[in-house]
Amino acid sequence: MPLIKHLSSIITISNELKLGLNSISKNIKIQKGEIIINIDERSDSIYFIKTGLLRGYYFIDGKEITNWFAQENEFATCFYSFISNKPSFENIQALEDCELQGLSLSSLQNLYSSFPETERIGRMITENYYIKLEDRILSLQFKTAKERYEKLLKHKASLLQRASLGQIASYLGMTQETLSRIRAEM
Amino acid sequence: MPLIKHLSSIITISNELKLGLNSISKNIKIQKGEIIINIDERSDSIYFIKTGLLRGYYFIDGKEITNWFAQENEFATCFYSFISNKPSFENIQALEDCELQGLSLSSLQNLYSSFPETERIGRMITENYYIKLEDRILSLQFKTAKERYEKLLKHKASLLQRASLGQIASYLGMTQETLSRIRAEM
DNA sequence: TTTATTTTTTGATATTTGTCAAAAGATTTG
DNA sequence: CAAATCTTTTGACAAATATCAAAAAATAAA
Repeated sequence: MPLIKHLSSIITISNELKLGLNSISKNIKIQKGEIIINIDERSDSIYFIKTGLLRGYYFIDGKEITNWFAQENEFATCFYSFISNKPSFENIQALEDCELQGLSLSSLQNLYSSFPETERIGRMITENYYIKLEDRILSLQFKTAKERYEKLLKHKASLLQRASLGQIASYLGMTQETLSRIRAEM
Repeated sequence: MPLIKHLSSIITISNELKLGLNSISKNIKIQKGEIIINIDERSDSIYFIKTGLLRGYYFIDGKEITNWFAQENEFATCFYSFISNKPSFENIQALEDCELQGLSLSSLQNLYSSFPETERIGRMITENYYIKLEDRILSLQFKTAKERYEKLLKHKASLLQRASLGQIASYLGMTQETLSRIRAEM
């Protein structure tokens, strides 16, 4: 199972825990364009992406702002909602047909009790989210629009083929026009 | 012990764990201006603040940028370094005389093995850091300089007495001149 | 308290990025 | 394949904030 393979690359997973994860994870297929979590719903599952691409986005002054992209072997959820148990502030939408493994919060909490080692996995996933966010803050605060684009180009170039310009621009914290101009002059 | 009191308000702490925490935590007193973690050192302890105020800051183009402030009943560390075990990218400095309780990473890891419930505490602290950061990103990206200042005024007004204008301005992601002008016109 | 040092304010100007409108180019659909 | 729709580009202009320099105010030191 891709999820177990992925977790095993981070931390040792006992056979019992593998069985436990297997029994609680649900296979989900969704189509391009589908929204799996809506704003104001509770995001009570976390999805491991086997194939495909998802994004989280919200609205500011009526404009869509893409908050993140998540692709193969990454987790997707409104993480804020998931950990705080408050309503989601973002929609989660498939940008391509996707195959996911879904883990519900309640089933995970059962795992926590049966396998305390799972707490560690939760902690490490959270840490991972944190590190990415810290990095993002530094970019937003101290890099110019062009530098932010160049960084994406370097580290996630494939996104440029998989998402629209507008989605990428808002993710990078700039308008579509600005991103278009940056591309033009490179 | 303030640390245990604080943790107890978040999660149930067993008596054994209290004893464990007591035995690993070290009381530390530092003076205003002292730096307890330097850039490029590993941040291998986390400090719970009993009294006083600390800040984390780094340099961009030779200018100090304050990344965070932490006061009574909060934790302070270069969290990124602490969880990734990479060198710190920031200095941590006391802005006032402080009394801290320090917990070293290695002693915490021992606690993790003896008391699996500690993993949960670690996860919750990380989640807490995450939520604050998420909030900060939204502010930086979508609020004007004035709105960011007003938010600070509302939620952390006391900081304005305890830190300098330049420190606060860089924390809010603006120059000192801009912050000064914002204050002037209010 | 007078001087020296640090912090904050003010002014003039520059830079970056946003906004609004329209054209050009792609893509989807009947 | 033609019309309709959506996405990207281009242009003119505006707004927010930064930069640099200097004055004023506050604080610390002699």
